[in-house]
Amino acid sequence: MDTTDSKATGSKATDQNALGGIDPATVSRLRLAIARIHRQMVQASSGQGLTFAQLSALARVEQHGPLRLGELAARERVAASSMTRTLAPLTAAGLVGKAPDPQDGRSWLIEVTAHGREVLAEIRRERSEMLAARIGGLTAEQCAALHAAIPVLEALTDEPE
Amino acid sequence: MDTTDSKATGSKATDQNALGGIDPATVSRLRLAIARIHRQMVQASSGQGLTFAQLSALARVEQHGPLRLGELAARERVAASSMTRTLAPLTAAGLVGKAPDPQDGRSWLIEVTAHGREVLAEIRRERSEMLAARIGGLTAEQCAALHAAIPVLEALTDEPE
DNA sequence: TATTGTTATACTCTATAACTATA
DNA sequence: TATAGTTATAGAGTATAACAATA
Repeated sequence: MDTTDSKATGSKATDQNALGGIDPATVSRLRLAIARIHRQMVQASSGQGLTFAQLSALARVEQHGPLRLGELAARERVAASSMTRTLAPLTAAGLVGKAPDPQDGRSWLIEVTAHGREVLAEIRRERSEMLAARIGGLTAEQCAALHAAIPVLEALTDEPE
Repeated sequence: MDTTDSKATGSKATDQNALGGIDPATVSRLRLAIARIHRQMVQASSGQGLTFAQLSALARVEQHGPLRLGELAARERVAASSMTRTLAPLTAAGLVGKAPDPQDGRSWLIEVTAHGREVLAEIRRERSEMLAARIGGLTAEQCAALHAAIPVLEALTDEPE
């Protein structure tokens, strides 16, 4: 019903805004909620083709065109070695291409393939059952609040630079 | 700037509400955002004492009083064997107590200790730097949207039963 | 027999450190 | 030398399967 939650946050609304943020206890709730949703998403989508790490990297490559492996790793906020591992099944499956960088013989340019785009589109259409089902159980107000927050959550993933 | 994001979601606002949910492409964005925030939270808090799994279990035990291990595992949506492993360091550190269940000799009752409560309180105060810092970089509007969505995100973690 | 919890084992994701090839 | 990427290894988190003790 109410999406504001009086228990832990309502009483702090003023000094929360004074700081331009959200009080620590509420941030903790957000942390826990994100961790738990993530765990359940991973469980719900295990064995459905791409893992989360692969999906995230593939979506990043699709969005930001050809990227060197190191750039991709930096944008995904993982070590280069992690990205090497994440990409291996994607290249093996033909979802991304790996071409030698003409400007630097040590480097590669990673780009999504046509097949990779198809797979991504399919995943976007079909692979959110668990989350979509739970969202379907929300009230219209809750749904609106969540919808409004999605771009904010995306902003939180961006570099603070 | 704008928290509504016209690109992928604005055009679908009506049929999204007709379904009582959010369109699949937007749900995908939410999935990816949660996964990426989670990854960055894990990185930012590695080596700070409790892991996320431990913190989540400890908070659950604090909130729901004495629980049998199986009940705790079910609420956390993990296998009992996973919970056994997660609890081991918590009991070793004296953050939770494990008493034989008087009603069932096979079972244990897990409860938070006074020390566990202290540690949780401290974590809630101090251990959200990365997330709090990024939230501090949001506009007031974004902050309000996020704040309103926190209870909704918590609702998404609850059992659909 | 069925259930509760534990142990053994395996897989994913990630990191650091050591290595190779190129700059 | 310094840098881009890879490989080796390790730790966290999770699962399934086999096992113990109890119901």
